[in-house]
Amino acid sequence: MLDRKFILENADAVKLNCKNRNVTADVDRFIALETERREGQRRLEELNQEANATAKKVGKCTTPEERSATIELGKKLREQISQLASVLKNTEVEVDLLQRSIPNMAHPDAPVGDDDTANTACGYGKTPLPKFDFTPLDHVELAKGLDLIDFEGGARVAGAGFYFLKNEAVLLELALQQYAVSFLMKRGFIPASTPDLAKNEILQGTGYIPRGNETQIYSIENTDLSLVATAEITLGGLLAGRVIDAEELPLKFCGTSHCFRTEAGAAGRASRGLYRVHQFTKIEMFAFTLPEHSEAMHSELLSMEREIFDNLGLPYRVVDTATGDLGGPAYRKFDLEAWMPGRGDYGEVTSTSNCTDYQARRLNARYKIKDERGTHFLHTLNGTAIAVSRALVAIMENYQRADGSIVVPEVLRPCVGCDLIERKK
RNA sequence: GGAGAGGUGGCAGAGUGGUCGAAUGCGCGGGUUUGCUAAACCCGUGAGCUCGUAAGGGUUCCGCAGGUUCAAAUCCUGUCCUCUCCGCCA
Repeated sequence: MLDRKFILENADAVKLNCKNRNVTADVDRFIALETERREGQRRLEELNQEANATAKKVGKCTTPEERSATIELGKKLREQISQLASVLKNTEVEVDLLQRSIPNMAHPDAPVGDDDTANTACGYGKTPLPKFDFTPLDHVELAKGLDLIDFEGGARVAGAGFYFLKNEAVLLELALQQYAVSFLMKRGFIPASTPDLAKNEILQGTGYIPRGNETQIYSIENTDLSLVATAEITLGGLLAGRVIDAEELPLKFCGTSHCFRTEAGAAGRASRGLYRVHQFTKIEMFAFTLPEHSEAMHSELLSMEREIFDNLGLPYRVVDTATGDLGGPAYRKFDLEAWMPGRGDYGEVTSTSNCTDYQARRLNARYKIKDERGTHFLHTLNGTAIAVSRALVAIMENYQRADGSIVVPEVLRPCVGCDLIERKK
């Protein structure tokens, strides 16, 4: 969330930003309530001061009359305090809700527009688009021929949107993870295998809404736990409520987790096969930085993604996400969209966001500079290294051959153990 | 899952109703002393919000959330976490 004082002092910019981001947030009501809350808070502190002074006096009273009169005064003050405090608490709850509904400010260079049609392509990968002298199949058909994915089995066991990977697809999944983790480890990222469940307060801190009609999140009945939608949640939560030394920054993690998404309201969108599923495995990058370093870190995360997909030999374009498509926490966001011959279009395979201090403020993740007073909010960034399901779509479709076999990308061969996935005789 | 013990400042560790934002030690910062370093000694040293140009003041915070009381680190309830022992288990 944004800093309250910042919103009060920059009301017009905040309102314009809401409009650009296509977010409805009642900034005016926030300002009115927050002003009221501050006033009330001040009065409460005055009353507290009086009550504290009164309580201290009791011990020093010399006569019983003086003593009981002082106690009476203390009682009255406490009554006033509890009355005011309960009013203030209600205001606080509403102010907090409004504050959370206001999105992060957007990078001045982010394209302005209402939705993803305003996104702009700002780069392409090294691999050229494949040229087929046959009609390419999509990954669902390819998988069928090679017995790589069992969608029917997944549906029987867990419902539509679940699947079994089989045979070489399992090796590909392992190889992709192995490749991404060792790639990032060599570049200073700390590998972490993270919990697949997290407390709802952590979900909220990272900007996810655990319950409600529109939620993307599966929650566990009778607990305050949810299945994570990404390791961004667990890695961001790692520093929630903590203060770390500035010398330790930047902190770069690559976390592996399973990701669970209800995909509520996503029916009808491009969602065939593995593209939009309820569960997948993902290697996620996450960084904590000083404010002045977050833009450079954002470039670094993007270049990690580009290198990985270049090394996998997959054609892609880089998309600069428009303000209306940024979501709540991102200051700026770049997506990699890989070419997917089966649908004859690009499809999102990674996404990297600079959330500046927006996420950290919610999480209360701070840093401290040695020998300086006070603390400051960290900047947080995240980026997909490999989302296995979507990477599989791109690999299968780009590396297919006329006979329905699939060439294994060179960098994955050591781990997969073969060059070609072909129909069993 | 059962039985105990405990969660206090950067760390260790006192504190069982008012004089406690909290002893003491370590660490850290500054200073005195001093060929240099060390030692010794002295001073300082948590965070949030808020008022103030500042100096400084107010307020909140002793895992978290409630409760009792004029007054809570201290008493009560719930909850989370950690440790030890037992049971179960990959």
